[in-house]
Amino acid sequence: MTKGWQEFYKGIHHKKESGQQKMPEKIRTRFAPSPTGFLHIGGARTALFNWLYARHNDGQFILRIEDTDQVRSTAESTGAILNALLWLGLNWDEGPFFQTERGEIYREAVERFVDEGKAYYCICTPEELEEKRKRALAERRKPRYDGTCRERDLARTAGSAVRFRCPQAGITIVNDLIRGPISFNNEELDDLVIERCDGWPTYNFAVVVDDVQMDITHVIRGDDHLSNTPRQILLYEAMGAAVPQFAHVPMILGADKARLSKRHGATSVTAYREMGYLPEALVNYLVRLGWSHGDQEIFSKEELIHLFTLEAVGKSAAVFNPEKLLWLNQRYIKTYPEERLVDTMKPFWEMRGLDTSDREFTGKIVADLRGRVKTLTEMADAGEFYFNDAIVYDSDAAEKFLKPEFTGHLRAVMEKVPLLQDYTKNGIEGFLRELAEERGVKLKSIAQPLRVALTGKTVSPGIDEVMITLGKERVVKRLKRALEHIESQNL
RNA sequence: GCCCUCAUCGUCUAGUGGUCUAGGACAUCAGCCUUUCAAGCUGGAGAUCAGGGGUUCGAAUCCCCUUGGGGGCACCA
Repeated sequence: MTKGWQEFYKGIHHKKESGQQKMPEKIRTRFAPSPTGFLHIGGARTALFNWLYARHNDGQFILRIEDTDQVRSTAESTGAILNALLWLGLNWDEGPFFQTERGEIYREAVERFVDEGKAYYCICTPEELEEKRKRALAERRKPRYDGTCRERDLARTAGSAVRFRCPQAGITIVNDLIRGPISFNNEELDDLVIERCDGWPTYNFAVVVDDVQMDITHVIRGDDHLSNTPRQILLYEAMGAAVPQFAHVPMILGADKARLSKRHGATSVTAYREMGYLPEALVNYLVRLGWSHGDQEIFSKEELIHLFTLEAVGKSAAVFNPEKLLWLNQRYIKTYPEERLVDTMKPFWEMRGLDTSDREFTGKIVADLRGRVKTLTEMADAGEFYFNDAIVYDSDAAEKFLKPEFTGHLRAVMEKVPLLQDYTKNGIEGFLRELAEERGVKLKSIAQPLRVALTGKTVSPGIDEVMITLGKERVVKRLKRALEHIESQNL
């Protein structure tokens, strides 16, 4: 793990509103991703719920990176995940903590378990285990460790692992905040490995050790972890630690009701960012997947913090619906603070090699377009024509509207624009209407050729808005060029 | 196979025994508006509340079964 990342992100903390004293039972939640890829939509929602729950209760949100899988964990993933969280506005109060930096803590915990007889060394090889597992499945039994080494009282050796001595009878009840009490038969559980032969702890053990040590009071996570919970509870109890509250949120599915994955399309937060989604829109969409507040659809972050409770989280899995997200994004683009929207747009145009240094100009462009696009990339595409007077005409559009029959209209506009006194939306519209009347044609026959001349396309913001944003000079220049184009096509 | 879990319009959901001939939103359809495209506005269609049994004067709401979906069953997290 690269130190640079860790140091950088450790500085980012949630600012305390005031210095009020907190009682020890202060609520503490955490998000604990494993850095084996980008931040997934489902992970983002889990993080969001944890964050909201902490903020709602004036508690703390802790970030922990579960990177004990040395093979699959990468520093790039860690960076991508942290950036995605920050982009969504999910700031953390403590961390990020890296499990690979906490090896000592787990080793001590394991040692204590062994000393107290709560765990034992196991020398079964992965191959043997795999074979037994297959056999069990073939014989239609639930695969579980058969306890070969349980009573052998082995000592630590080169390839040995450590297993938890799991109670073999009785029941364990998970009191889930979303689903209510769920009971598991301890017979279903087996002696899980808590320390691998490489010396690192396994997931189930590390989470428990960490959650205890970090004073996590509420574990909010995907319900794919539900069946891990009883064995974790057993570990808490073996440690003599308080068991936290659990809340298992339902999964997010694809359109075919299968677990959401790449084949359903974009599933990473970063991908949505790149596709031109606003973080507020994504947050709003994600929170409504499983959580609701009456009929309300649009929520500001402040409202969410105020309204969010676990009681209002549903139990059933939700299908990810990109179209509704798109609708929300459109709404947010429409209502976003102007300055922020202009800032957010900048990189999208710069990526296309366009010059965004004239902020007043880009501001006008954004104002023209924000009401008619669903994403920022769409806005970038739709606004590209503003930046270069040497526009490329869409071939169908030019064929239809850059024809000699419109030359007169275009020339008239070109000649009169510099003389216009009232160069405003109303003024321009009035001018065009008058001109249409004068020339005995419908407004449309002037507006469309004009649109193509100025934008290169038949689809654009209102022609009056385009003219204002472009300014008289550019308008004249583009009209001149269009007229030349018509001429050159009809020699 | 075993264990756990979920089940209201295509989708997200409201609904916690009577106010439900089930509400909202996205998508969809039609109309209006109109200088293009959107947006906006108005209206429509769309769920016998998975199916079957109970409990109750009364059930989308409570119980049971069935079916279907999802998750888990690693020295991955």
